[in-house]
Amino acid sequence: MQADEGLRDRLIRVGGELLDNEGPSAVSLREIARRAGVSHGAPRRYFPTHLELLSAIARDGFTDLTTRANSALAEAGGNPRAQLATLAQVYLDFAATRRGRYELMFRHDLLESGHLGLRDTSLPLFRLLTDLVAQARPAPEPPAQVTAGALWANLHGIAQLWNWGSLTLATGATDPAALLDATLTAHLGPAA
Amino acid sequence: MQADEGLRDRLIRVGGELLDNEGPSAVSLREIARRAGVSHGAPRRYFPTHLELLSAIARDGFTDLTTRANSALAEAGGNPRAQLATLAQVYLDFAATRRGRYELMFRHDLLESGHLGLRDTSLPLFRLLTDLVAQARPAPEPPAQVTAGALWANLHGIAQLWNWGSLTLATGATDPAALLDATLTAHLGPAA
DNA sequence: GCTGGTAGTAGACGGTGTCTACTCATCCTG
DNA sequence: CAGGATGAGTAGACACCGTCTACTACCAGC
Repeated sequence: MQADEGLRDRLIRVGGELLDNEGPSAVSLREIARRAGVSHGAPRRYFPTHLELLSAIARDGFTDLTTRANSALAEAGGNPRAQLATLAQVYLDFAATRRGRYELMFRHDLLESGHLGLRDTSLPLFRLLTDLVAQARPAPEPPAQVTAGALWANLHGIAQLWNWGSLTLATGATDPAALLDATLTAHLGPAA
Repeated sequence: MQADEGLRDRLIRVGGELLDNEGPSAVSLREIARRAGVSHGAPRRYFPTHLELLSAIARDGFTDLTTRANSALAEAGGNPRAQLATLAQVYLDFAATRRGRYELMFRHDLLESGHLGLRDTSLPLFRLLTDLVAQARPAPEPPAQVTAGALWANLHGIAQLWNWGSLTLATGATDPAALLDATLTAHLGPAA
């Protein structure tokens, strides 16, 4: 526990750890407060509502994912198409290894909470994707934003359905690599 | 209220209506029981747990979606590629017009509840998709199951992110038609 | 006519999110 | 230096939730 960390930040951190370790059903307002060592009424000073605290934890996840993506891209290098493969892999890894966090990040009921909405926090990541698609896409036919949107949706769907378990059962695969490959090829053409 | 409808079916029906009309936060066990006109302990005779009742409601959604898909396909006709477009449209319409239901259908925490799992109930729909893809796919390169899985994931992602609101904001579009078009073309080649 | 099981009731229990009244320390002002 | 205002956190109440258990009608079969 960092020394001079305001309660606000501590609640976000403790809540995030709780979420990652014990899943979405564990992040009740009272349990977070308990783990943070304060009374159950204390969070209310910083987050008027349980959903606002959850929303802050979800936003934390988006900034973390964006950071991971940026550093992976900086480390891996390669042409735009290869970078998109890297970005996609980071995305799927995040969804698979931090399921609870990922789940929370896309919950509908906390979309508008907090001074910066959840959507807005996800925009830098989408912009990164769009920029790469603009450089990598094979044909000028669909605008880059459309291809990027479709590609993001595809990644998101793979992450979601994979965690859900249906794709394993239906395709018999043990990891989503084939799906990812087919998806990248479909939207961007074959790898160089 | 149908005359001779067992409480079990009535709970599923009333719960489904409640879900469609007032959203996922309204389908508490006690509220469903109240609307069904029974005490809050009554559902327990048929559903040992709240999650099992929710799971049954979700399964009801899957069978309804499958029915819609089948009848739309029978009505529309066309070649396999056109039928896939129809199927995709039905899927996105369902997700957009019955958001709460759709959301519930893919909740992780009620995956294994009930004598028939949620996944299993979704299989006929996926099989339908796979069959159509097997007939329509342009190249033999990725197996039909992989293409079908990637396509389903893409549809699911569009539905999810569209409801989430991020795609609207990022692409500026007012409906997901362009995304759907790009997706179908990417995975299946241009329409005939 | 009694008996046994079935369907549903009613109340308790612990947990949850929210609200409100309160304490207590700290800081600013006179 | 005294005193009041403000901010941070406490503690208890409230209604609601899911689950569990004891109880009561009711109805079929012997």
